[in-house]
Amino acid sequence: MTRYSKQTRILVAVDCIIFGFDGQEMNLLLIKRGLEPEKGNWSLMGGFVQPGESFENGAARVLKKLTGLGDVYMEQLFAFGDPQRDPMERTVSIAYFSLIDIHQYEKQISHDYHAEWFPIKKIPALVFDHLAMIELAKEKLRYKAALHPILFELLPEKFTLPQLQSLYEGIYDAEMDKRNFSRKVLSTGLLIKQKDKEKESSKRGAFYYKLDKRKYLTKFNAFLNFIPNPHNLK
Amino acid sequence: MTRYSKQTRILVAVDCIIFGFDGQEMNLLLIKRGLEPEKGNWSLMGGFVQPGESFENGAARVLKKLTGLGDVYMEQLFAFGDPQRDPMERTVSIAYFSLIDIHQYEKQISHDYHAEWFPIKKIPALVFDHLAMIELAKEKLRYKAALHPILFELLPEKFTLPQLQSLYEGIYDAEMDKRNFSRKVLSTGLLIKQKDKEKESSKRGAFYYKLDKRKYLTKFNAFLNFIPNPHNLK
DNA sequence: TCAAAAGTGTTGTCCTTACACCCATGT
DNA sequence: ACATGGGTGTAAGGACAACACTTTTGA
Repeated sequence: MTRYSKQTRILVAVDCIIFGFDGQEMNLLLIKRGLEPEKGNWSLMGGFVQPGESFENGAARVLKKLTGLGDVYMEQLFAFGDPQRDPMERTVSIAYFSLIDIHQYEKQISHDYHAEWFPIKKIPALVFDHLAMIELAKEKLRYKAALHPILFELLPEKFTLPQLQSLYEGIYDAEMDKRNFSRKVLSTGLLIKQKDKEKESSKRGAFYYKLDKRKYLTKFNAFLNFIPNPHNLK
Repeated sequence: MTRYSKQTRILVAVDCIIFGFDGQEMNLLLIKRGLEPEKGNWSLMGGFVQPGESFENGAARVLKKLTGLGDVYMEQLFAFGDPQRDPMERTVSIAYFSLIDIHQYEKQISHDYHAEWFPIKKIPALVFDHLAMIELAKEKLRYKAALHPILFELLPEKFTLPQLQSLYEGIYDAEMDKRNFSRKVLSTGLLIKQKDKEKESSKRGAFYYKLDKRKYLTKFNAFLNFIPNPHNLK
């Protein structure tokens, strides 16, 4: 076979927006860019798509290189193609966002890239259009989490209802009624109450829950209405 | 400035999934592919992204070339990047879907590409991964139309409630109660009743409505719950 | 014993659903 | 006059929001 002669070929990269929840607030994992231009400035982790490599594989490779994690939630966010987005040479970027359990990460942190977690309310200046990528990712996460049980991807295997609630409250910048909140999340049938309690953050202790993974998979695409109190949204 | 040497550059294309509603059912506009491989087979309209051209501009250019229409609803669907998706040479495709008023189109149809409308239930064999693109577009349309008043983009300026209802019924393959349906869509405040009636499709005639464009824009991103009767979904 | 967070139930309101009849008109 | 599709109201049930007190236990 011949090729499509006369057409211009373009560099294709993937960039990863990596969310992690530390129990208090949502964070993003950023690195110091390792090559010119803008070498040393804060950046999303990314890499060029290799010959024979799909976008998904490229994004997973990049994520694994930085976090050591495989098998995490990852979703294509958007393809950014502005001709001027990289001043060195036109590069299109397929942005992916992933949700990881920040505690899993800590065990395997890679210092090679000078990676750091930044609270999403305090993101530093970033290279190219990476801030726009992050804004879009935040928006999509809010959108999706309102309808699907996606935020469980950010939590460890065992978590408490107050932890879950503070995660939702952080994402929607809202205060929610804990009675209504627990009734609603429990009514989904997705949670399995454990016998033990988390005793660090309160004297009485809060019961742990685990996600029912089978129900999670089957119900994921149902619209579940996960925002208990939209009137409190700021 | 230098370039990123040593990295592989890839062909980048846009493909357009063009939806049109003819009053009866949803259709897609397909063309006969004009170049090898698979020349002459049914295909989505597409084209290579040109130097200096953004994805949005590329998709709009392709859409305009085929339909003569500019200023129509268009949204990035997904970036398809499987290394094998085009057997001739690796080509990534940024797929866009658009919703057009099929009547606007008819006035300006271009025969150059042997374009034809196909009911979405009777899509022929297509080149490459174009069927997968269409399936994803249908899914996204159903998803989005449940929450946002997006389907108005498919209708002419003046339309009737029965027309609107049959559009929703077609998309969701469901039967809806016309009393509940009209109450719900009218309660959004998005529709302005006209004084004249559409008399073609019934003896009594049905009142025309127009979209309140200002409210449409302001309410577009609110979750409006546009599926009146989810229990009837098949 | 006190402070701090966890846990739990009830009521009113609103939204959603189910459902049936009359109207206008062309043939 | 009748057949066809357009248009409307009501009642019952379910979901959601508002709201306050008791429990546990570490300090």
